[in-house]
Amino acid sequence: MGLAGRYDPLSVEEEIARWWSENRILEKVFRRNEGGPVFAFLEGPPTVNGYMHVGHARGRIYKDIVLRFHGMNGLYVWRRGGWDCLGLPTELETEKRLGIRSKKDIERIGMERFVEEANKLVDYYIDHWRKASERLAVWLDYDNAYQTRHESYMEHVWWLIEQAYKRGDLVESYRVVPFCPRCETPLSSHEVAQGYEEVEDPSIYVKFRLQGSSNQYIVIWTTTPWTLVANEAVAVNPYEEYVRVKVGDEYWILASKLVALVLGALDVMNYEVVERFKGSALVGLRYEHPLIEEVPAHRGHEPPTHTVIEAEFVTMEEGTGCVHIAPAHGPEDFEVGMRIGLPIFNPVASNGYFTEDGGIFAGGYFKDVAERVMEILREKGLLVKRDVVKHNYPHCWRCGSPLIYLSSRQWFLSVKRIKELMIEGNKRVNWKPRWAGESRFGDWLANAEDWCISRTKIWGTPLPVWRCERCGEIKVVSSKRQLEEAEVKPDEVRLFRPWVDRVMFRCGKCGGLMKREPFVMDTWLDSGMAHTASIDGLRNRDLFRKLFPYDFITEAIDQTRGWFYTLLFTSTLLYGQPPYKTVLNQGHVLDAEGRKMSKSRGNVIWAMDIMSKYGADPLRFYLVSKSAPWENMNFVEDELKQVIQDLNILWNVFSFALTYFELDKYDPERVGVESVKRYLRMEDRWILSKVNSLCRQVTSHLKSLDIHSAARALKDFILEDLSRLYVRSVRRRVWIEEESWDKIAVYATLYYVLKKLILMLAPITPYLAEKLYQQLRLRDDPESVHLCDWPKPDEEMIDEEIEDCMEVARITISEAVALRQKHGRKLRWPVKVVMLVPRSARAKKALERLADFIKPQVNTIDLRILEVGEKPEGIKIACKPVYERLGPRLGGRVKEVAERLSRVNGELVRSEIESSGSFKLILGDGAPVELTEEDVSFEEELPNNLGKIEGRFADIYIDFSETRDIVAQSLAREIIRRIQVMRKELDLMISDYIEATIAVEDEEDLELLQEMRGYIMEEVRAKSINLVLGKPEKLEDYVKEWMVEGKKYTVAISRIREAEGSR
RNA sequence: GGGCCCGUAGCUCAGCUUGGUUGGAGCGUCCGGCUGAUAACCGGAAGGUCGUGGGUUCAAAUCCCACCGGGCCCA
Repeated sequence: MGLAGRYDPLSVEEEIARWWSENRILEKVFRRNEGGPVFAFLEGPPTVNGYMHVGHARGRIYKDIVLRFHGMNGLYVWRRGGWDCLGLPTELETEKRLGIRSKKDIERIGMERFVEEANKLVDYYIDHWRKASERLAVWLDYDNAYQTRHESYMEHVWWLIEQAYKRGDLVESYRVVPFCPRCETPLSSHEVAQGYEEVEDPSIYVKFRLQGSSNQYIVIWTTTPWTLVANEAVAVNPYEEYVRVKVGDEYWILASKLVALVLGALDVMNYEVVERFKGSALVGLRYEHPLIEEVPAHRGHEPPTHTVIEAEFVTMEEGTGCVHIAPAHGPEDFEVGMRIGLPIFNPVASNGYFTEDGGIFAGGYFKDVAERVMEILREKGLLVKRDVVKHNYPHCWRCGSPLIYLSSRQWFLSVKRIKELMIEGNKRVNWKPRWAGESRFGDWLANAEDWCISRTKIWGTPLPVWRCERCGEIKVVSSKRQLEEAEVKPDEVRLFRPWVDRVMFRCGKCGGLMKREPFVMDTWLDSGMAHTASIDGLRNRDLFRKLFPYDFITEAIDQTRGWFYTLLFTSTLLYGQPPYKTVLNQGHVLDAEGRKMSKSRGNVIWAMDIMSKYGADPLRFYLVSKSAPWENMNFVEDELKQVIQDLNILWNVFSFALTYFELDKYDPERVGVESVKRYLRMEDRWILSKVNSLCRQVTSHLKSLDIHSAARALKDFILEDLSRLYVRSVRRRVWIEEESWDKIAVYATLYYVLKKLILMLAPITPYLAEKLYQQLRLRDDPESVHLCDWPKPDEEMIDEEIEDCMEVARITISEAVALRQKHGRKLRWPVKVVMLVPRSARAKKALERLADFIKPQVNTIDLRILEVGEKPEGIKIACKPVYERLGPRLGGRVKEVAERLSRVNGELVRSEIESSGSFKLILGDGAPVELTEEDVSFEEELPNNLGKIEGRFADIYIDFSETRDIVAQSLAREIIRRIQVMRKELDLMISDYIEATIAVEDEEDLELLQEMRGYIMEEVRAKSINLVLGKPEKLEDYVKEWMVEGKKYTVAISRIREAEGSR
């Protein structure tokens, strides 16, 4: 290894990845602390469909950081990977690949072939995810990763169903559920929730004619005209006021509160309210179904169909207050229909096409039927108004089709028994951030409903329910073995469809044949069983007892309703308690403009693309430092360049340290920071204190999952403290050639700081940390940084007072430098004296303690720290009258006062006023004038050579007078600087010696430089310097002309062959 | 429509828990400086209705209320 050139993440990562694999580091890390106390992590399995984008990467990085941290802290980390393999997404992509459009196509191709293809697809994506995860250095155990498609895993889901059945939590029922007509399957509420989109739909007002009347109507409103085919009633709110209004020759009934709004929308200008009554008065009114001729089935529907009924859910917020009820097409409609005894008339199949029941609409797709319905109503004169409305409507989260609500027979997991248990259990979970668990998740649990788990699909865990064809007896199966014992079974028994469908049992009750219910299950049940299934928990009871409940899980915030919920649900059902102790919620990664990343928008940023461009470490550091884990963040690719720059500074610091360690053969084994304690300067003690404070902070941030704070603290330390202040200030100390304890103190300090720092970086930037660690590794150190223990803060080294003092010094230095600049004095030119007037005793103490540190940094020959409130010599306090006050009082004589004051020492006036309350003057005309504090103002008068700036901790005065000595030193430094540049241009080694000739234009410069010759020689490692006036005769190899302050200097240098006396 | 979160410089973010000197940093722009870890670094300039409007208070970016905009979740 070695540290050459600039930080190049790609080559570092390649080298380190190879080294890890050659030395089997992962295995060693995985087996660390085995047998000791456990940190149990449960992997939320990525859906292996599609590639890893930077949002996925973010989540995986958090997992990795937390696990590495606990591993370094002595825990045995349970870090099994996992893949979510089943479900709709894969099923859909498989269909696409096989060119399947309908169920018939599947029959043609054969379900076996379908499953084979789905498996191949899953293999392909798992391969991608594993590679991307490894490249990211997310160290989960992928060799043993669980897969929801493994039969041993699926058996756990079956076991759950069996348990639910035994406890009465498995319910079969007719319900109105949302269907995706494209996927031909019902969706669960959490699937529905993911698919709300704002769309435009028809918004129609329809009048239903009351029976036995020719001009009396009740007006309803709907956005789904096709559901009118299944209309069975109109609901009103019994407690609200309704009106009968006269519109032309007709009488319409609608809600009182909505009259103006509705009739306005209907462009009805003239109407008259002729009657008002409570909604309850309408109940029982019969109306004529508007499609009675087109849908003959309605003729057979007996009362209470086609009547006005009451329902409290009717609101006065939209529509007409008279709500069209189609029990088969709305959950609320269904409930009210069941209560009142309406038929659940459903003329629509799960693919969205109307059945024979639909009369003339039979065979039509629901969307087309909507159009025809509106057309027919218009012809009949019943369509009052057709408009368009923008609203949120649920769509299939996968294929994007608008959902339709249909009544059908489904299987549910009842929430009734476990709801309270879940709510109670949730209170014991540590949610990060807190609101995610308390408010969000808490609200969700409070409103939890029965979970529809059946799906009419193929690529899922089959519902393990068999039903007797003859007597209806139910049998729930929970293992493969039971299948193998079945009376009827295929040659090959597999848990998947279609094999499982061929398994049949003999009914124990009646001897009939039991066939499987043809459903598969909601894929959320699969991952929701991970707490047990991921470790094959039914067979590994000890392991289960050790891990459950898990210490830590983390996923994106949308899983509040997804995995976080399904885990809690199944765990509470089975074990009566939550399966996790701490949940970290992640925000989403949005694109640079803050928009959601989606394939359709084409703005998805793939993790692999970023890693191969910028490297995994920069991506890791970027993602975790930019924002708090639970906050959304915009991914801006350019910002990665900055991260690389920041990490490059760390690289530079190492490269600096290592260069000098090597030059001086510094041996950290022999000389540690303990043995140079006596030689530590203030800045050494400061950085030692700082790195330990940092350690304290980073440790606590990582413990509390404030990962962003940890990363930012590390970054600030590297940039602000280590690079900008410490390294910059110790450079001169390490240039000293001879052995000195002062220099060794720097090395020992640097070694200590870098080592500690790099351990803290290990979880965040694992590649870079490893690379740098190898440069510092001692003989007895662990072979990898990832096998090291997490550093503990050395409390004895933490000295908050020094940290405070340095803060004072740091700010004062930068203020002084600013003052120099204001006066146009380059930092390279020394100034005569810098005077600091502290604002407080504390500041004074700080400045005094750090005087030796401050002095070279402000480049002054003399540094003086004065008393608080003291004025530097030569500064006069001028006293002036306050004209606004004295003018009115003294009139023209104020001029004389001003003149007199200008001649006295202002300091005298001030002390006089302070002691006696006023300063008295006798004017020329003998009139006494008494001046109080408000009558005068004081001003400092600085001599020309002085500059001043009012600083935060001290006022700073700089004497800019140029002495001959200063000019000489300045000139020398200008020349030195030029020679250094030339050395560098010649690519000389730091240890190389040179000889030089310097030609100057005038005699004075020659003299000055002659005086500084020794100093220059030392600084540029010259064995000889030849100073000449005018044109030199002979020149060395490399010649350059320089302009300094308007004068020309010719400098020539050459390397002396044998670099003698290496350091 | 409801719940939760967010809104601070052109961009990305601190600061808000516990109200109190002139509200900070990085990036970008311009000017100057420094430099044997230097594609680094330092200083200065420009750039802020702290989303808007109220309220509490001697004092509000910070606490309270309403509204606006964005995100997530629910309907």
